Amino acid sequence: MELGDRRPTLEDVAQLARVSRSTVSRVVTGSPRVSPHVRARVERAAGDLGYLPHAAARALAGRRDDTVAVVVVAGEREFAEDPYYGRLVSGVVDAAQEAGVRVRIQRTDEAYLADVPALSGSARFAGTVLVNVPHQLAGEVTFRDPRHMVSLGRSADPIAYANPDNVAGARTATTHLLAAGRSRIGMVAGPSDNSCSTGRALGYQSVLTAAGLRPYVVFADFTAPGAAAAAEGLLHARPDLDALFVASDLMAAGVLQTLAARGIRVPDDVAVVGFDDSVPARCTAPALTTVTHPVEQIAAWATLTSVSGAQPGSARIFPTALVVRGSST
Amino acid sequence: MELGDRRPTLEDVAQLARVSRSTVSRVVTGSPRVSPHVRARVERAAGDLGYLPHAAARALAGRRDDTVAVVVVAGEREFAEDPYYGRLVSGVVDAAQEAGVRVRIQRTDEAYLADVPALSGSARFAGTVLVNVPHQLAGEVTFRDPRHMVSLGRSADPIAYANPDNVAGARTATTHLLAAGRSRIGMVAGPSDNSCSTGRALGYQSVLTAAGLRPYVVFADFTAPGAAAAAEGLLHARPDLDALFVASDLMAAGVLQTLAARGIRVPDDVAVVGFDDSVPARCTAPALTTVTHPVEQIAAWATLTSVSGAQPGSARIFPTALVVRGSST
DNA sequence: GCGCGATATGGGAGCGCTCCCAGAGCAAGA
DNA sequence: TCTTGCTCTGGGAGCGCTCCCATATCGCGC
Repeated sequence: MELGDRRPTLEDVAQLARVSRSTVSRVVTGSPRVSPHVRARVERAAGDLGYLPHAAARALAGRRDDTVAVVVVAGEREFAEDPYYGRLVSGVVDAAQEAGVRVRIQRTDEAYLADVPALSGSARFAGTVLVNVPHQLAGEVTFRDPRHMVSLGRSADPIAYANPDNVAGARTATTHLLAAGRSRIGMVAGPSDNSCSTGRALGYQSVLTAAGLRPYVVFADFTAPGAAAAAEGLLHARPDLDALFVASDLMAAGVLQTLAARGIRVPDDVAVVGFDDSVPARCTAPALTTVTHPVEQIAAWATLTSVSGAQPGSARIFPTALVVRGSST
Repeated sequence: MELGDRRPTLEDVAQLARVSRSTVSRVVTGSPRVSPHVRARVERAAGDLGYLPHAAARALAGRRDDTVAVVVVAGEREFAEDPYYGRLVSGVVDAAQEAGVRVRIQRTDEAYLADVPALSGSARFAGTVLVNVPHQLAGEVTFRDPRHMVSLGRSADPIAYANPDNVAGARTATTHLLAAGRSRIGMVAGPSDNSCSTGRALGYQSVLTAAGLRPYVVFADFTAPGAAAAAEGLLHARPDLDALFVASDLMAAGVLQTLAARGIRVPDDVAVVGFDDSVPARCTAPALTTVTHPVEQIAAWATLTSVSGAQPGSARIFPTALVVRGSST
């Protein structure tokens, strides 16, 4: 058994166990068509040699890849700072582990989305999870069967997508503000081309309209400073607001800073409700009332579904719930 | 050119461009030994066919992999919630993009660290970044040349590592509290087996000791609730504390909650300084004084260094700086 | 005791690429 | 004109595996 510093291969294990390469392959892939006696011998030999299958060779010979690709469209700073992405990555990584696949992650700015296929190594991934990939550009990253792609954050027509129930969550949040006696309720939304953001705006608007009140939405960019500036503008245009619904907790943290800087008390003068139930919601003073949704679970579902194959165009909507804290009561 | 729904291969491009496979290979890998005329023809054919190189075949034939593996030892919840990991992932992902390599991410609990090699697909990675991998276990994940591994968060003897200057950062923070007139300064540290945590505790202790004061450290687990509980215990043992240095901002947010619940005013009764300068530091009220360090840059350095190869055992220490906000003044 | 199907094992082909070496083509010097 | 020395191109081998088919082996019923 002359290995040099070469890693052991199937062939080496086969030689040591005195069986053929094929038999070793059957053992390591868990095929049942091996006699227990031979199986044990092979397992022993593999263990002794410290054999580990070569992923690239498998992918090549088996015409498949055991990797889930995650493509996130977001700014560098946004990706680094918004707790949403940390939770998302965590959900994907853990689901993949469970499913026995590896995770490859890529972030890109919208302008460079077309480069993604070339950059991603172009393997035939077991699954692909698209995050915030704009509808019209989803085709550009279709480097695989659409059945094995799932979109998050924006719906991308021909492929499956998953989202929290943004509309219902926003309705609950807005209804809660109404029930707390607020009637001049503004909203700081996220980007207008993101379906999470628009869904939340829609829910908010529908409740206000049904109550005979006038909705007032400003759009920001899912960052705290962006939201702070947007809130500034909103407050300037409508100084009489008594409540603010904000499309993410990170943004809400920015809004709270604007309010504090203006000496506006929360919740006394203005009540604030966020969305996400992420870490910032629990750090602010007062703590944020927010809409909770299972980011990690959504990410896990997307991961597993992309691997097992989804009905293209199907959608999975996850429930939301209101968490009432000090910022609205 | 009969392709079926097969993806185009080098051979297909070669046929269309009327050259050999080798020549196409030279063109796509950017070898200079191709005449401009042929190069142009091949590039055109590749473009027409939408050719993308097959990563697995490359890795197999070229006996190398263009992937950086990231192994994070952290609890599921910790990984999802601590903004540190989001920034870390962001830094790695962007550096890898720049270096033209892909990123594979894995998280594991300490108990399962031994499974990592089997789970990671066992390729010969271009580089490996180990995060919080305990010293004595680093060997277990050595599925590649130690020259191509970089450790973060804990030093792992035979391989290179990078860290913020935890000792200096903690010294600065503690000195700042002293200068602000505080003298009964406690510390809530992270886990005692994490070199970031111990470095911070060391810096704190050295300053207090030099000033003739008695240090008081409790260890927690880098989570907000853990820190809140630890602070509770600390306050119980030393009710006269007038300042608290906390080893991370996320933990400091938990500590602030404990203080608020006990009716202790910040900074009037107790000043608080955190570490990391992450999102929670900017969300609390008052905002946290904290020690800033370039997490994304450290992660990027680790990524690039793991790929290019490091001196095993070498260490790179990144500077820290104090950011003074309301929680300490 | 012979044939039959079922089960276990071996070996060839080939996945798409890179590496290496051989050969073709060309310019310039003897 | 014939070499010498280059640059450019082609083709074979082989990376480590999976798939498929051929063959060996066994047990069982008649």
